[in-house]
Amino acid sequence: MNAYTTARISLPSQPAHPNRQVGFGPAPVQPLSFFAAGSEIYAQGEKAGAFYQVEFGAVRIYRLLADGRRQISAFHLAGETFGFEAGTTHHFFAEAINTTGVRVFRFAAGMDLSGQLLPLALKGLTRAQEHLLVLGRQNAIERVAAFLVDMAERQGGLRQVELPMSRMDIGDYLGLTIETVSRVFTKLKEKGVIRLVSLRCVEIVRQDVLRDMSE
Amino acid sequence: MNAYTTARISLPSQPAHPNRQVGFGPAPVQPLSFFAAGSEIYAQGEKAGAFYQVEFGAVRIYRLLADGRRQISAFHLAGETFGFEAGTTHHFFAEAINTTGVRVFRFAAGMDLSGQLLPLALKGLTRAQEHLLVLGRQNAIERVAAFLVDMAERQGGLRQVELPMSRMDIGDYLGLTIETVSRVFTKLKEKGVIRLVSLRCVEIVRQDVLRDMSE
DNA sequence: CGTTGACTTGAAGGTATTCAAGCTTTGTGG
DNA sequence: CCACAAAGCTTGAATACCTTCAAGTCAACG
Repeated sequence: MNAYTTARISLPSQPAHPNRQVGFGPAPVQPLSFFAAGSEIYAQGEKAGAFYQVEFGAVRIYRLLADGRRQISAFHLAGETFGFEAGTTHHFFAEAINTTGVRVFRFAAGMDLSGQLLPLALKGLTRAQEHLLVLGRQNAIERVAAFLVDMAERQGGLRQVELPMSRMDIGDYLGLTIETVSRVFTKLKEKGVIRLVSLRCVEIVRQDVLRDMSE
Repeated sequence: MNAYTTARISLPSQPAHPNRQVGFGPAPVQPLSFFAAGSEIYAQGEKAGAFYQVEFGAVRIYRLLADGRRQISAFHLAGETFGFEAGTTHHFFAEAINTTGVRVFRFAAGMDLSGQLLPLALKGLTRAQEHLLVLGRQNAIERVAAFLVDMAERQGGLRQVELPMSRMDIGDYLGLTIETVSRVFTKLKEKGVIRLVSLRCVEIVRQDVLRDMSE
């Protein structure tokens, strides 16, 4: 409650994103909620009762160990849906990475959305299990390569890939330290596989090589 | 003494069984299928059209890299359900670890099981995401401890825990080598936290300590 | 009783982490 | 618009942890 209200910032209009999927079911489009960079969308232990669609911006889903170690299990970009990794309570945290607009679909009592949620849940499950392979069996270069290939695909396969998240986020997603992530970026740059347009923007110069590296 | 040690039995693949009115949902109980140790239940790329419930034995779900590295994403024990990590085709392999009995629930055309499958899919998703934390952020001791705690819980929290799988399987599940798994077992034994009743059976002597180690 | 496969143990080596310093970008106030 | 501070990123050196390679042990089975 508090988190939601403090997190919301006022922005004028609703930008229509190209990746945006059109309506869930026959229901009217939900109002757009805004979250400032770093603000919480939901917390571990909180009661679940909705799912979420990113309109613009980006979201990280993560979990913490007692000593503060963090594992990001997923990033969600514009057009993607999240928040159903929960029975009755959330097992994870969800935070806006940047200023982010989200449509919140609350479950009404007696509402059966299982037919619509199942494919999303299965997709998420497959994604998570594929990520297990990366974390369990791939080295630092392969992890970063896989990450870049994935991000590129999700952004339409363009040469220029936007990375909305920090190196710290990338590290916590790939099970690496920021230093290692940084070193791998440098190495890929030196090999001519990528070019760092800016800190948060990568140009994939040799997509074929990157793909080979990612497995 | 247990079913696990008597690994190499040949059993008919599908003994004819009359349908009975017990078990999963209102539908008649499916016939039991038997799988020998190491045999394939389904393969990556295969068309999906069923889900599975373990009656006895154990199953591993895994994926391979081109060079043969393997990541086991889940083990399934008696009573557990698997096989829905798939849209239309399977993205993973499923194999019987030991002689295993499985009930196969095939989807008929027009059948809507989403209401029943969704909770299972969500549970699997949560499990997978929790395992991401283990692989991404925990060291060898923590991983093995978490694994043992999990196995113990799934077997009713008894002191004696059966490990139906080999060290190799455990390693491929935890993202470690068999040598490391073995060394951690030895270390836990020396610390008096566990006792190796046999290769495939562990007694948890200090559950509290093991729990602390697992995070 | 010897063979086989699975597991354990030891030593050497490699990869990622840790710690530390320097650099770049971003944001803020004058 | 500049100066400065703060945060984020990069780079280097030393260390730790896990892996690799190799040998040795144990248990099951014919």
